[in-house]
Amino acid sequence: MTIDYDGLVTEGLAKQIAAKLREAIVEGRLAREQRLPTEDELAASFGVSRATVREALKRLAAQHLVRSRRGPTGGNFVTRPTLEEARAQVATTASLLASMGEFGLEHILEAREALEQAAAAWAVTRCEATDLSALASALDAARHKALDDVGFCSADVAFHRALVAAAHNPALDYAAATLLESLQPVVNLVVFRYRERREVIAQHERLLAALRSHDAELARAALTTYFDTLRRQYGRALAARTPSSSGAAHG
Amino acid sequence: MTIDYDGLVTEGLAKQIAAKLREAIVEGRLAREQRLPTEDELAASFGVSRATVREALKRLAAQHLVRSRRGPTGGNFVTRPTLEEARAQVATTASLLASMGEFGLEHILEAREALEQAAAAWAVTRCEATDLSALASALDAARHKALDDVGFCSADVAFHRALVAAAHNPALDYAAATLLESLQPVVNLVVFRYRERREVIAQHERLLAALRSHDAELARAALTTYFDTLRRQYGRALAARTPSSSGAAHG
DNA sequence: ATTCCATATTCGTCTGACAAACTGGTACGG
DNA sequence: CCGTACCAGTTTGTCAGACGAATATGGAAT
Repeated sequence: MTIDYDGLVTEGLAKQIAAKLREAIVEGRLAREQRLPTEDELAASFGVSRATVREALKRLAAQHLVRSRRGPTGGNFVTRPTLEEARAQVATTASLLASMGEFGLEHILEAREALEQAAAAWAVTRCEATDLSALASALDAARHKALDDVGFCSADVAFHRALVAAAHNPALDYAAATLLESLQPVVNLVVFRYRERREVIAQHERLLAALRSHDAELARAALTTYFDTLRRQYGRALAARTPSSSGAAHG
Repeated sequence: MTIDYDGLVTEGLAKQIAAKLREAIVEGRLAREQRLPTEDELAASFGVSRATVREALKRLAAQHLVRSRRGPTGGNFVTRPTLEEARAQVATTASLLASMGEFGLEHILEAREALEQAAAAWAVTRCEATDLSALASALDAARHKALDDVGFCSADVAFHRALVAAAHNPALDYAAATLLESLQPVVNLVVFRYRERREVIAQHERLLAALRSHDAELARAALTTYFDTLRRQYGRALAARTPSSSGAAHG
């Protein structure tokens, strides 16, 4: 008889139970809004205590896979993350990865440019009045002279989020969240001078005008110029931080 | 004196504590690998029981923000999600959203095309031998005749993951994970006929050859043809499912 | 010097209990 | 008859204490 060296389990009970439930949920064996057995029943079924099954449920709750309510009609219900919740989760994770140095600035800019050029191309034909006004108000926010660098950059991010939203493609929007939110942590080391702010705002204005007049080529050109400016800006900031060494970072 | 109608807290204690700790972690006030106080000490500090503080910690553990170890030198340690863990999390969330119908097939394809065209353009100049062999082996996997539709499609996804990886841009790779994994749930309703398989494989071969010879234009053309094929394929599958109605879905 | 064991520390799990939230029915008053 | 207030029951949320399991440390025996 052969021996199954892998059969032994070293993970905690709660983690295993969480994995089992998660699998059942993501595979669709548990329908949405379906009510799970009570915690006591689950505990009995799995042969563990209620505390353990609770820990498993809380792990799932952290990922928006279950939701609990008290009372007679309460219990633990299978749920799904909202688009907003998913975005928020992805965004914080992305910003953590960025702050760890997993993403380089040039990588983020490259990926953003590809995504936003596509978004702009679709937005030219699909954008609606609400999208345009969202873009306009983000642009207004960036115009305030008294803004500090973080404020200016977050206004910039808001504009580009609105741009991606104007493409009316939820999948693209979701993917872009990973990139746009990555910027927040690395922005701390960047200082926008007056000239660059003017340039950024000018290109945003061009882009907005292009969307208004459905001019795809103009939109593309504005974005290209914008990213060139950004690249110069970040390149200079990076050079200022590492005056002698070149090619640091990325641990 | 005015009354602060909003000051009252309706959230559970554990959730609040989890939020506090999460905020401290993502803002960097708690350094990486730093050890938190023991659960008993945390419970005393927050003025709650150990079970409550444990629930908060487990919520964070589910997001890979803390990790716990037993023993004298053990405790709860601040950590960060690995690139792999983050990818996995994003991927399952994306596939959930896709299975909920939040993303339409045409949206996914649009976004994928934008991202992969960019990835291919960079891969032409950056890809290395290991990338090429990864692409080749994914292609080989797709060639097996006996593959069922799910198997064929997952080989397809593997090829495109390898393509994005060949661009050597982690940020792009992360963003693409949201799109590529979104396909798995919707693939169940698609049947690839022999002819389409041949076409997909042919375009993959063209793309691989383009990367080998650093031919950007050929790579672009191959991807374009590939996506055209896919769009036709999915369009037909969708039409077969809803013979009479048009423009259903999205609940 | 190396091996082994006792021990201390910390998380993992168990048990039992009560509080809080919520539902539904019921008794009372109109 | 109808509406309101209250009460009972169900389920999760929190608490308290205890023990088991894992793990590093230091000392004892070889």
